Amino acid sequence: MNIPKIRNMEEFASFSGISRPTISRFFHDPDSVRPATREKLEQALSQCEYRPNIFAINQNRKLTKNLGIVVPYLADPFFAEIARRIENLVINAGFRPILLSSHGDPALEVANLDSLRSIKPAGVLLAPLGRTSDTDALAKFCSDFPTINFDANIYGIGDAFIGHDNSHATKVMVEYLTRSGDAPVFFEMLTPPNPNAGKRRLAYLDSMEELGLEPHIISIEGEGWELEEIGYKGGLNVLQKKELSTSTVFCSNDRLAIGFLAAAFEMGLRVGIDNDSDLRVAGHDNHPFSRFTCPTLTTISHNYSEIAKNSVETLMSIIASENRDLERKTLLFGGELVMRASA
Amino acid sequence: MNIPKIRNMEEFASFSGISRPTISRFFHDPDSVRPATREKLEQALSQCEYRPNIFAINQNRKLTKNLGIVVPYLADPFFAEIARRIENLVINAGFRPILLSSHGDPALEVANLDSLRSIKPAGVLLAPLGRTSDTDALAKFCSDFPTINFDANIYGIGDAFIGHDNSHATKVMVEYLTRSGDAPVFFEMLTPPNPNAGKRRLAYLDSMEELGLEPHIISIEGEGWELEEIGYKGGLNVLQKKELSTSTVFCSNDRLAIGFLAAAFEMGLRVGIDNDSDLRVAGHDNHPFSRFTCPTLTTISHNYSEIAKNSVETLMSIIASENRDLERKTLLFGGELVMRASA
DNA sequence: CAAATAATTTTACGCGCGTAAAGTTTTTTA
DNA sequence: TAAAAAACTTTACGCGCGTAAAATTATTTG
Repeated sequence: MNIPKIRNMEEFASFSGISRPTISRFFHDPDSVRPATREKLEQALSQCEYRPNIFAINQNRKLTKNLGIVVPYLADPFFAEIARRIENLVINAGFRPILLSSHGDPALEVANLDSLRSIKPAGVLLAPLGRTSDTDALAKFCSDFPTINFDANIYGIGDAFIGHDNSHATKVMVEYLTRSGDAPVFFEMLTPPNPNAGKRRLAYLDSMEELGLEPHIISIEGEGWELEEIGYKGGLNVLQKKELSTSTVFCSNDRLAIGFLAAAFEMGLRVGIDNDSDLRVAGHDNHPFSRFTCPTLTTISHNYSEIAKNSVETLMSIIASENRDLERKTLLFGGELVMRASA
Repeated sequence: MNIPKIRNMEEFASFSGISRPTISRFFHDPDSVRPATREKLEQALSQCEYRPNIFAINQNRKLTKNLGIVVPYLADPFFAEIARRIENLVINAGFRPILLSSHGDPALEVANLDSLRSIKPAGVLLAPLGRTSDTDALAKFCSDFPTINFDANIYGIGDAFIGHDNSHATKVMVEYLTRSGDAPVFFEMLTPPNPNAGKRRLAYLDSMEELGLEPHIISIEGEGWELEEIGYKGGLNVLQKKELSTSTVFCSNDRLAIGFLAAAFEMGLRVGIDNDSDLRVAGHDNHPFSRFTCPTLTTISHNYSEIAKNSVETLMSIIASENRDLERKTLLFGGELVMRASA
């Protein structure tokens, strides 16, 4: 091996025969140099291992290529999945994603934003904790950096909100369940960590009213992000006390539904859409594991790909235009009914 | 609001009345300045919002406070969970964790290491993909930075390996299953992405031999990290063809087991430890969701907390001692049998 | 309280690259 | 082919902080 050790841009300049400022431009945007020059540089690059020092690059530049992604709880496969998609899009757009999880902790959420602040991100994609978030701290951050609010809408936070149309999706599920059997009871947390739950609750009430049916909401106790556990305990309680007014349960999200299924199973109840079942259970989110529950979970999927795509694209256009004075726009994507065995 | 805008360390020096080099030392280690000076600076800090620029800090320093964490697949709750624990420990140790997921892709794994290279990490905690990893690229990285190899052991990679004692854990489970019912058939992937699978296979063979029993291994097809799907399809196949020689199945990991449970459920088979069940199914890992399967999954837990703690502590001691010439040590932690309803 | 020691200030240079300005060369246009 | 435009080179300074050395000041020790 005879590859030359190149320590900085200066050395790469003499190695490649191109001047340093031109090389600087090249790394910033390969199309900004003459094709012949570009080819020379790419040739030189393939013969050594030089890369510009990332700290030096960013230090003296107003806008970096760093892009922050903050999610409330990465151990939730739902967020892991959407983060994965966003990361890929961000990389393809030529930016460097920095993924941070708040682990359900409002203080860590603020700390994460502080941490991002220090790397001067060109923009940030923020899925906030929601109810427990320090709204003032978030707002302050958003006023300093282009920020897209996704997943959980906190009004006024960020330059745009991109998310799932909870109302529409809930309505679709209520209609499906009503059409195919008993009208659903709505199973939710009394104090959900995520504000989407509130929208789903309201949409359930609306949908039932439209159909001329009596709504029935069961709000269970529990705090935090251990949703399966909460759904399980709440489910056991509800089933033992026979609080269900019908044989159909529409859970506010898939993780609660997974817990509820476990409770029903433990009680010896058969869950399913077929005639000899005791109970139908549906969820909301199309959680990555909902295909493997017993029985498989009927649910409504987010439009993951469109949400990820539009979040990134919107942020990119704000960054490119350098105009942050536009009105905060809201983009909602409809979900899709995923019919499986549980309802 | 009358808080002064402080743009750099120079300005903070005149604001606080302390010289810049002393301030630099203070931020590097608050205990390295006189208590009176420290108090002055902390007082000044509370009156403005100054923070040293992170790029400038790191550019001209050999060792940063950055610490890389690389996991093979963050959408797997198992890795999300262990990453979460490690992140917390790293933060408490005064370092800045940078968590990267390889998303199951060997090229991305190398790219992640390259990415870390550019931020000059003080050290790295690496859970490699395993079989598909570009071992040469990993080895090269490890020779440049203090690295702890965890989860999947790739011999020679990193300054130490810290992980789960697969052999012991497998043996415990085999003995338990044999003691409480039929001897287990071992259900695994033919080409598992993670090298722990190989150890578990061998340990199963050993354990069965020790007990004087005939081993039976079923190796199913499938590539990649969609383990539930692979376990489900493989499980369906096995059950339809009635390939099981006994009524007890020991899956190589919980995610395969979750898929297997789904297959059994679909086939109308009762899984459980009680007498009127058709089948017993056990897993390995104590996956966060294994408590909520139907039935709940009997499995063996990793010692998550000890593995996380020792990984971080070992790395810290290597960073502190600046001595990387020690022999690569291996630390294994025993698992714990978690008895639930499935076996 | 003088001497020894520790901490701080002053001064100065370096890190690797961004970037602006002026001059030179190459390419495009008419 | 000359003129205009585009791309490049040279030169030079700046970013914010690390860090070394020498001089000064404060604290501890006997």
